[in-house]
Amino acid sequence: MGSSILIVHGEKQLRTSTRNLLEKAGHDVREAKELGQANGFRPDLLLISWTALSPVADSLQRLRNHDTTRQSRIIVLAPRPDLRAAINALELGADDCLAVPFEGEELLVRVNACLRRPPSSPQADRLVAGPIVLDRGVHRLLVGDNALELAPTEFRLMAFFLENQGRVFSRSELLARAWAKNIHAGPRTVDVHVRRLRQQLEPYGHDTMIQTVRGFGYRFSATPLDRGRVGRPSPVGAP
Amino acid sequence: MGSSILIVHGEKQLRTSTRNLLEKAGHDVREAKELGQANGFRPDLLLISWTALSPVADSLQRLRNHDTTRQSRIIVLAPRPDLRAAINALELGADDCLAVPFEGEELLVRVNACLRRPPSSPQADRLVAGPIVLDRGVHRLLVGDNALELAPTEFRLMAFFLENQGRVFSRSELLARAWAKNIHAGPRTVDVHVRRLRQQLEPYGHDTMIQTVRGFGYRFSATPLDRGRVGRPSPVGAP
DNA sequence: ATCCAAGCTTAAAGGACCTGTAAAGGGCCG
DNA sequence: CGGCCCTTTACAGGTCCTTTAAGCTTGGAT
Repeated sequence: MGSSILIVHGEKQLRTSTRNLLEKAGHDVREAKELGQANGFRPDLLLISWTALSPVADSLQRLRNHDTTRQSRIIVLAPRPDLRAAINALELGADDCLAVPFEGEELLVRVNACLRRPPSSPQADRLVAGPIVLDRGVHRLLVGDNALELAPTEFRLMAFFLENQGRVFSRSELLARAWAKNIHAGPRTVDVHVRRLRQQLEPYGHDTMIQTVRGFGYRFSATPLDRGRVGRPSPVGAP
Repeated sequence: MGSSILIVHGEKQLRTSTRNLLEKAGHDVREAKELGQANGFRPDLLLISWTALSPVADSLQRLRNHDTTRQSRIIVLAPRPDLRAAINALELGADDCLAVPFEGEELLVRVNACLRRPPSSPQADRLVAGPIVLDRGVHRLLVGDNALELAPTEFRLMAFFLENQGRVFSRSELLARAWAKNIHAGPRTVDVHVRRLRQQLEPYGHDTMIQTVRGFGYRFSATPLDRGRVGRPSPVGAP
């Protein structure tokens, strides 16, 4: 019983010879010159050239998060001089690596060994900020031991904040980056969603993590500077 | 956090140098000159020389069946001339192989990659989630003492949910992974089958295990967090 | 102290999404 | 060939989410 395999490599010759080999072994094979031409194909195994992964860590991360490749095993192909680097890709989440050129037999054996294993479990992809954790896999916000369900927009906004902690964003910037695309909403919309988030964090005392920066926008910070102003030269004359 | 590793190799020098390397990486390492000196040690990983496995198929089979090594990953070590044979060991159930002599870095990377994977498990025939059990052998869903017969698609969907408890899946992902291949159905189809499952679980009060995540898809969870949404802005105003 | 600008809160309209029902299409077995 | 069951599609009804708008509160400056 064959598996589905996607080959991503720049050289046509290598692609087709590899393809022939794998098809003879009963697999369903497709080729692509570059990543991103897969069109919804969900390969059980991804054979990808070292050069198609740059930067490596980022690319692997993206493959692990993408819908169609989350469950794929990944074998990295690299010429011998680069093999050392390819080996390091194992550290970053690849399942195996192979030196090019390779012998047909070794390819088949490694491919089969890889396919025999259960697909690499998606390492928990969670965003953390002190006591609160956004688990994208289960789509929940954990505050201590409590789990909150967030509406779609609330969820995206929270994820954006957690990915960009400490920085201030204007309302229009938030609308551009945390909202679904092709949505044109007024700036007040942000206020409402920020409020919803604060409201849900309030019972746990974490609503102060989303901070208003008057005249600029909002900032998320896990270490809520204590109430009152900061870094502002205050008139010494007190009432 | 280290893992337990057993090195089986005839040469003392190779054993100790390898041991030092792995201990420096924080693992709990033991050595043996031959297989069968392990004395109840249950290694997470077995580093074993090619020559200690003869005949190969038999030895691997025995390791997979033996109590102390059933859960161990296995990496086969072989001098380059024998590497071809060692590669074939992958076909017979080893997890990886490595040429001797090796560079320390490659050893560590492969060991870690191997350990990161879940141990090869004789996949269970029964999937359990709290009070409900899907028995693939008899093709039935057991809820408490009652047995339900599920239609094919219902059965696959239920099995998929039980194999991936807690995570949210979009409709397209469910169609891709829980439906028979080469089936192209609309996303609404998933809704109906989810309903069928819920309907059959309802008499037992377990229909809440399949949870809707609005805008994203569905999730199966045996612990159906307390009713509905939490902390949603509710009219606090006077009656 | 007072005023203006900016942010906060609430309510309600509108729409997107999910549910449940019904009926058509297809395969399998008698 | 006919009936039955499973699967899929279609649609009405209802629920929940998003956005807008309006009044209220707060912060900062005159």
